[in-house]
Amino acid sequence: MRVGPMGICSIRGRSMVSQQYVAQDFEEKWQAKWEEAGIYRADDGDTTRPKFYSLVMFPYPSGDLHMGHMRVYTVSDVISRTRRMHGYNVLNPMGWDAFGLPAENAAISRKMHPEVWTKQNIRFMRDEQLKKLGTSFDWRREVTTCDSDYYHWTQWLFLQFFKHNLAVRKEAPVNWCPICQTVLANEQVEDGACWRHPETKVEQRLMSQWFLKITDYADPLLLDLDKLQNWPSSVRIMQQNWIGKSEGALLTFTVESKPNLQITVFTTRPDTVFGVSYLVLAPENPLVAELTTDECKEAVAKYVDQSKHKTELDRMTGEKTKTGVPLGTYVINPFNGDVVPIWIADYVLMNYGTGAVMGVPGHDDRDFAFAKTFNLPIIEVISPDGNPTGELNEAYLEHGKMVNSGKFNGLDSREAKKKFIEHATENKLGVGRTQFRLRDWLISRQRYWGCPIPLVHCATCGIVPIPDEQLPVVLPVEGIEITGEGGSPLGRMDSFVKTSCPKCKGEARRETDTMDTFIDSSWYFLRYADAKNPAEAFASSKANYWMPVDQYVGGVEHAILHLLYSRFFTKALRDMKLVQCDEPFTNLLSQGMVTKFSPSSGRIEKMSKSRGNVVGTADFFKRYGADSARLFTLFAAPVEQELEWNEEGAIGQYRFLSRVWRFVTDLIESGALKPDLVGSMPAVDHAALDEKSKALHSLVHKTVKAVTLDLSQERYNFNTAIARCHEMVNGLYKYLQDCGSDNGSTVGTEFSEQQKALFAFAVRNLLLVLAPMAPHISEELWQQAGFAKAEGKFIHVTTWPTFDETLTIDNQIELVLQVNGKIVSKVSAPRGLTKAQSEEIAQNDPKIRSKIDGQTIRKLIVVPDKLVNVVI
RNA sequence: UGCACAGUGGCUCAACGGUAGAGCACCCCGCCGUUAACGGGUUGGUUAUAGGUUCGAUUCCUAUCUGUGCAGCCA
Repeated sequence: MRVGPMGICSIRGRSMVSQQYVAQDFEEKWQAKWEEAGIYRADDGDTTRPKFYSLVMFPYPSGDLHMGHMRVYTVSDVISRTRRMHGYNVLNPMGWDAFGLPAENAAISRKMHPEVWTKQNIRFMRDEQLKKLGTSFDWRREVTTCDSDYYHWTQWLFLQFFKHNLAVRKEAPVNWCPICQTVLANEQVEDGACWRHPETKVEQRLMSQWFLKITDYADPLLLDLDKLQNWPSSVRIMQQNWIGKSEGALLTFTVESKPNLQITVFTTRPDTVFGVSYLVLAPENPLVAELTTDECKEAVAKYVDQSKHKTELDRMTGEKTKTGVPLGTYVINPFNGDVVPIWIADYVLMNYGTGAVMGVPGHDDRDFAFAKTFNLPIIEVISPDGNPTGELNEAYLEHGKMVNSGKFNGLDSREAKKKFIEHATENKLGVGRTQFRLRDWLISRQRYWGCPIPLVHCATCGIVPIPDEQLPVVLPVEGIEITGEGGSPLGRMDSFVKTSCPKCKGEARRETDTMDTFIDSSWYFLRYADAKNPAEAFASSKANYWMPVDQYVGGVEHAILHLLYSRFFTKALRDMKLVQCDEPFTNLLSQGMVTKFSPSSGRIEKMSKSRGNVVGTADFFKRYGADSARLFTLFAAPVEQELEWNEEGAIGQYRFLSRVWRFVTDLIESGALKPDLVGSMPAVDHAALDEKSKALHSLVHKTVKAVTLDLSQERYNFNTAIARCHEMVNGLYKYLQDCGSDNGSTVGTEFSEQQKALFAFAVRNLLLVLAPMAPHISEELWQQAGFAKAEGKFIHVTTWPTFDETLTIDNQIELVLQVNGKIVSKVSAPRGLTKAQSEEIAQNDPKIRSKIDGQTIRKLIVVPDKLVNVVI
C-alpha cells in the first residue's frame, strides 16, 4: 500500500503531516512551465554573454526510445543546463534524421505511407519521451530532414557541390538482386543473398552513380585531426586509419610479349623492387583479357566469374588462404630486367591503388602466403645486418640493409626508398605517389524515402541542375507505390520522371536516385543556427555566431562516417565561403552503450528491442520519475564506458532523491526553514559556528567545488559528481544526529538561528548543484523552500553557486611519516608547516626513532602538508 | 591478425608519482500502526601477473595474461 502524496505520514514512525517524494506529482508540471516561460531559448547573436553550442546526435525516428537511448540525451542535457547556469547563451537544439530505409520497410509491411509512419513516431518520441525526460531543448529550432523546408536546402547544398565539381557521376559496383530487380544496401545483403530471397545470390553490377569527392579533402581531413585535441584519441585514430594515407611510388612494368603494353603498380615499398617474383592484378582489372594466353583462358574466366559472385564483404572477411591463377604472360622488372609471371588473385582490390600489385614474398605477409601456396620464388632483399640470411621462414617486414639489390646493396632501406624513387623518376620507370585508403562517397540510393537529387537528364544538354528558384524537387507523396521490387519507386512514376529541361525546355527525365541519408546529417548542425529560414540554408552571420559546436555528444558507432562526412561538408562549405570555421565540432564526447542482461541469450548485451532486454521509458518514469532515471544513467558508470542497467541501482537513486526530499520538506515542516523568510536570512558566519557546524559548512563548500569541477568540460565525471552529492546528504543527516535528532528529521529538535541559516545555505547549494542532473526535484524544492520567490527565478536560470576556497581546505592535516617509503606513523599537524618543522616532527616521533634505531639518516624528503620520508 | 581502451573490496567506480577512498550491496544496532520503508554503525583490497625506473609506483616504462570495442588482405 502506498501512502498518498499528502497524508498522515506514519510510515516513518512520526505522526505528522508530511509529503512523500512522488516524482509524478510535479515533473510534467515543471516541464510545461519551463516551456511556457521559454527559459531554454537560445538568442541569436547575443554578444553580452559567451555562446555555447551544445549538440547531441539527432535520432532516427524509429518509434520508441528506451532507457538505453536516454543516456545520451541526459548527458547532453546536463552539459547544457550547467553552461546555462554558468551564464552562457546556450544553443541546445533537437531534430530528426527522418529519411531512411526503416520507413520504407514499414510501408511495405504495414501498408502505411513512410511519411505518416515517420511523423507519428516523431510526435510520440518528442512529446512522450524526450520532453518527459526533462530535456532543455529549444524546440523552436526543431528540424526534420524529410520535410521539404529542410531538404530544399539539402538539394541546394548538393547543387553547390555539383557546381564546384565535388559531385560527380562515376561507374561503381552495386549489390543487385535479380529477382527484386533492385539495388540492395550492404545491410540488406545477408550471407551473400538478398534479405528477402535467401536462395538468390546477390550479384555485383556496375552502375552509373553519384559521388561526392571527399578524396579531394583527404589531406586536410587528416591534417586537421591535430586540431581536435578534445576528441577521444580512439576516434581520431579511427579516422586516421580510415583515411589511410600511404606514401610510396607508382612503378611501371612492361609486358614481355607486348612491349607497348605496361602495367603500373602502387607500392609503399619501392625499396623491395629487386625482390619481385610475380605481379598480381585484381580479377576485375580491364587488362586481364588482353594479357591472358589462350591456354589459360578457361581457368582465368572461371576465376573471374567466381570472384564476381563474391561481394566485397565476402572478399574481405573470407578465409585467409590465397587463391589465384596465372595469365600465362610475363613482365620485365624495370630495375633488374627479371622476367616474372602475371597472376590474378582476389586479394588485390580494383578500387585501391591501380588494381595491380607487385609480389614481394620476402617482405610482405600476403605475398609470402601467396608465394608459398603457388611455389613462387622468395627473394630476400633486406636483412637486419646486411648479410643475407638465406632461407626466409616468414616475410621480413622491418627496415634494414639492402641485399641482392645491385648497386643499392648496403644502403639503409629507408634511404633506399628515396633512392629508388629518384632512380625511377630519372629513368621514367615510375614516380613518387601518395595514396589514400579513403574512397569517394557514393551517395546514390535507388530508394524512395530520401532526398531527391535535383538534376535532370536532357538528351541535348546532358545533365542539367534544377535552378534555385525551382527548388525543392518535391518527393511525391500521392500515387507512390512502394513494394521493394522492380527498382526505384520514383523511376516507375511517370509524373515525376517526365519533365522539361530547364535549359532548352525540351523533353527531359528527372534523376530518380535519392541521396544517402548521411548527407542530411552532414549539415543539420548548421540549419539549427537558423532553422526556420525560408530564403536560404542558413544565414552565414547566424552560422558564424554559433559555430563551431562547443560540445558534441553521441555514440561511438558514428566515430567514422557521420563525423568524417560532417567535417568534409564543413570544409567544403568553408571553401565556398558559406561558413568560416574549418572544423564543426571542437569537443566530442562518445558515451558508452547501455547494456542489460538478456534472458534469450543469457548474456549481458546492448539494450535493444530485438534482444528483448529493453527497459521502457513510460513505465520507469511513472514509477520512479525521470530524475531517478537521469541520476542512475549518470551515476552507474563513467560516461565513456559501457553502462549496465540494473533496476536495483536505479531504485538506489530514487532512495537518494527521497532523502533529499525528506530533508528539505521536514526542514520546512519543522519551521527551521521558513519559505517566506528564506530571502532575508543572515549569511552564515563561519567563525561564529561550533566545530560540527563548521565541518558541515566546509562540506557544503567542498561539495560545490567538487561538483563544479566534476561537471566541467575538462572532466565530465558525472558519476563522481553524484557521489559527492550523496556524501553531502549523508553529512546533513549525520549532522542532525549529532544535534540530537534520533530519527533523521529536523522535526522535534531545536536549532539556533545560525544553524537555521546554515541549513538554508546547505539546501540552496545542494539544489543548485543537483539542478542540471535532477532538474524536476530541484525546481520543486527550490520553489517550495521559497528560493524562487526570494530570487525571482526558476532554479535553471539561477547563477551557479560559488565556493570559498579557504573553507574547502582543512586547517588540521594528517602528516604521514615514512621510513624508506613505508608508512610508519601518522600524526595530526596544522597546515602550512615549514620543511624544517616537518622534519623535526618526523625525527622526534617515537615510532620513527625506534625504526631508525641510531642509523644515520641519508636523506629527508618532505612533501608539504602531506608526508615526510626518512631514508636510512 | 592489427589498432585502441580497460583490469583496484561482493558490484559500479575514485585517487597532480606521496595516507588506496566513495556510492551501492552484505552484516549488526536502532526506529516502526514495518512493506517503493527509515536513522546509525562495522566489516571488507599483496591495486591482473612478472620485471624495471624512483627515496617512494594503482599511477611512469617493458613483457605477459584477460576482457571489450573498432578494423578487415588498402600493396
